[in-house]
Amino acid sequence: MPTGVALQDGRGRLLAAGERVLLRDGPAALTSRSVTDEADVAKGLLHRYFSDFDEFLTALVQTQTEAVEVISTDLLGRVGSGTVVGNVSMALSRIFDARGLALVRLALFRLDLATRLRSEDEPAIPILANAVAGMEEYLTGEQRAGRIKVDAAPFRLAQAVIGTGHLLSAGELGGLPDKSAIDEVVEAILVAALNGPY
Amino acid sequence: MPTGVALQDGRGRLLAAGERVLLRDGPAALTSRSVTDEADVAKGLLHRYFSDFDEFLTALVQTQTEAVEVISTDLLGRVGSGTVVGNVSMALSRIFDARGLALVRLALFRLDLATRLRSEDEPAIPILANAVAGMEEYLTGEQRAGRIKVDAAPFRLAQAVIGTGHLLSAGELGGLPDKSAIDEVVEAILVAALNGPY
Amino acid sequence: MPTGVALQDGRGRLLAAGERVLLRDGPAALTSRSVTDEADVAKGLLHRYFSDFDEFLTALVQTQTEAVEVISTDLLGRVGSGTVVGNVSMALSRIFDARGLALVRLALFRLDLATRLRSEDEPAIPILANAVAGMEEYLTGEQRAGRIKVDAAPFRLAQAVIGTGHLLSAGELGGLPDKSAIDEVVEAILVAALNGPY
Amino acid sequence: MPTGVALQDGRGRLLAAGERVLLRDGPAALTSRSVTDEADVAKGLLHRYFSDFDEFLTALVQTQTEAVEVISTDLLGRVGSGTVVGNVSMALSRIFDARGLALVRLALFRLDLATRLRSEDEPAIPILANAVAGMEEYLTGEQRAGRIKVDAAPFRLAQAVIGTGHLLSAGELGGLPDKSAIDEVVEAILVAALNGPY
DNA sequence: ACTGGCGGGACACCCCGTTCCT
DNA sequence: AGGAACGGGGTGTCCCGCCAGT
Repeated sequence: MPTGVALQDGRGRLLAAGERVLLRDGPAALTSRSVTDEADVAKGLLHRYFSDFDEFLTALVQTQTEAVEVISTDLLGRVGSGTVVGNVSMALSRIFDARGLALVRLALFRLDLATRLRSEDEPAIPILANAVAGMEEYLTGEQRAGRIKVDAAPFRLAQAVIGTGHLLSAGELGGLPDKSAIDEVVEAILVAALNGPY
Repeated sequence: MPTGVALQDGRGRLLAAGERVLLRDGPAALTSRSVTDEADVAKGLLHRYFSDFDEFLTALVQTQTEAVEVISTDLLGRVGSGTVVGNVSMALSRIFDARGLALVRLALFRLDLATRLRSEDEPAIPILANAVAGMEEYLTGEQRAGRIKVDAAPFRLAQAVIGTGHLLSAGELGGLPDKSAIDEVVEAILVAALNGPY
Repeated sequence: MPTGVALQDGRGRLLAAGERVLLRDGPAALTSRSVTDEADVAKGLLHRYFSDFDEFLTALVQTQTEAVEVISTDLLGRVGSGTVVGNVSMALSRIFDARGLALVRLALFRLDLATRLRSEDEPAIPILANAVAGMEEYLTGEQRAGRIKVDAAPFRLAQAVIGTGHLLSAGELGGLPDKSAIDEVVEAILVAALNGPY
Repeated sequence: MPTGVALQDGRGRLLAAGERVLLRDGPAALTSRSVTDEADVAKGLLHRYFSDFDEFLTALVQTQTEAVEVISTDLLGRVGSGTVVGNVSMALSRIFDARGLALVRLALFRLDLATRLRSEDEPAIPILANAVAGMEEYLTGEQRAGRIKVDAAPFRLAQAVIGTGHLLSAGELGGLPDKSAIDEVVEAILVAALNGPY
């Protein structure tokens, strides 16, 4: 039945519904109908906010890109506090949670979606590229703070940490890796670059 | 791309066609139609050699799994020779070439395919899990050979190396990373574990 | 935004808008949306004046039925004056003008609308049936006036004249037939029934 | 279940199914689905034979146009035999049977279909225009045969006869007109043009 | 009283995996 | 082996009727 009342943040409701479908039923179940059904809105509403279903998917991926930026900002704020391994490990857990992982998989499968996000930039996979950039920034910060050696290569370390974090999360089908596994592998990567027991 | 498999048999022709489609148009374009069209055979032929389209995809992934085993065997044969970084870097280049990368993406999107490959084992992503296993074996070999420290964790290092290698390859859409980038990041990961300048 | 001011004759505005759409874009383009858009009023307004969109269409057809009655009355008033052919020809031009023709087409496609107009009567196409009835009445009048032979069949002649008039108008898509064509065909039909050169 | 067997005259089966739907459920029920369901074929088959659903409708109208040509040929063959009124009346009954009438209504409602049928010709309603042409040809034949007066206007008579025939058939919603009604009206139209009691 | 957003249903068109007759 | 057909599903689009607001 029609409500007669304008929806509050229809765009957000649709994206949230898309996430729920993605998590519950997997990327193959992401259809325009399943999204509007899940959001409990009319079919046509999706096309009010998104010209295309692909544009919706792009926006969905974009939400994780933005989430990664938030995580990166948080991470940058922890420069000098806690331990480097702990900070990195925590960031990986947040980036590659079930939702993030699902969206990375979506981005990897639908490579063409990336071209909608970045118009003229260099090609890159949305979420992963941003995660690497944020991680590099943090490691550079730690380098300045003296907790990472000056001859270390933050960009390469960032690639290693993000790539490994992704693999760890994606490699386990039944669930996400436990914290100790992430800690161990992060430490293995960073140990040579650390200035002391951080 | 010569696979070494005779192209006379329909099965091989179909798999080769699948690879070409995957490389040219991406995993989303892999359909039974696009494969049979690319192979220039009738649609029904695919079902003569594979009970299912999913079985075809599984077989496609399996080809790379086998390739990874070959690479792993080669890598194991290089224990003690060359440099560790060079050996690992070379293996990564071979595993994550354009074809391998495309198949990993396919395996990541279609996680359910893994259940066709491994019957009762623990869940894992086919190609990546095998690559990690092979890499761990090699690193353990180097550890025994004394080129990697005894207190290093070969399994964690293998995860880091493979995960990073995958990210490096997948992150660049326009092409594969150059060798120096791989060398750098492998060195960054392994430097702490190396016994000397290998 | 609500204006707070009551529309003057919203019903009439909607019907007029419906006619314009019908003339400009044809019967297939007559939708509740196109009507309210054309009338520049809210979609809901139509529902205030008409319980149904079909009721709106019925009312639209009814306007022409009423127009036909006016034409028939005028025609009846011309019994004995002018020429029979001229009178009939003039009536046809008025009945099957662009608007009338469009409404006839609508009535022909939506035959079910007739059941809304006539409750218990015998089935008939609204506008055409009325036009035939009016024409029969006129011809009967002329028969009494002596300008049409006593052995002529006014009902059959009326059917012939109206049917032919409709065909002439409907057959030309680019525009209405010119007066001489109507005159010619009316004369061809009536010549045998005429008592002398009327 | 797929049959694997090529359909015999799939095009014809679809058109026949379209006619059945049109007759049974009316023009509004003519959808691509109802046609393929009625034909008991797959949905996609319609698009194998017709690029568009409108093209299907056009072809449907075309079938009646062709039927009219057959009737016209038959009619022309009857020049000089039987009676003119009987010949014309019979032709009208055949042209405006239930199926023909439904297709005329379709053509009147979807005027744009005509533009698919005739590319550069003068605008005209497909079936009716052809019927008039055929009728004119027949009446001209009778004129040459001496059964219609030399000063009669075959084209105008044809228009009158076809237009009236259409009205008679369309005017009765419950069923087609009986033969005597058609005879009467045809005689009323033609009586002045006949050379003697034909 | 009028507005306009929304629900729900249907439609055309398209594509996919699959079957099976020729 | 070839390829026509099948059934299911998905997208984008339209349309009608409803109704909470203003």
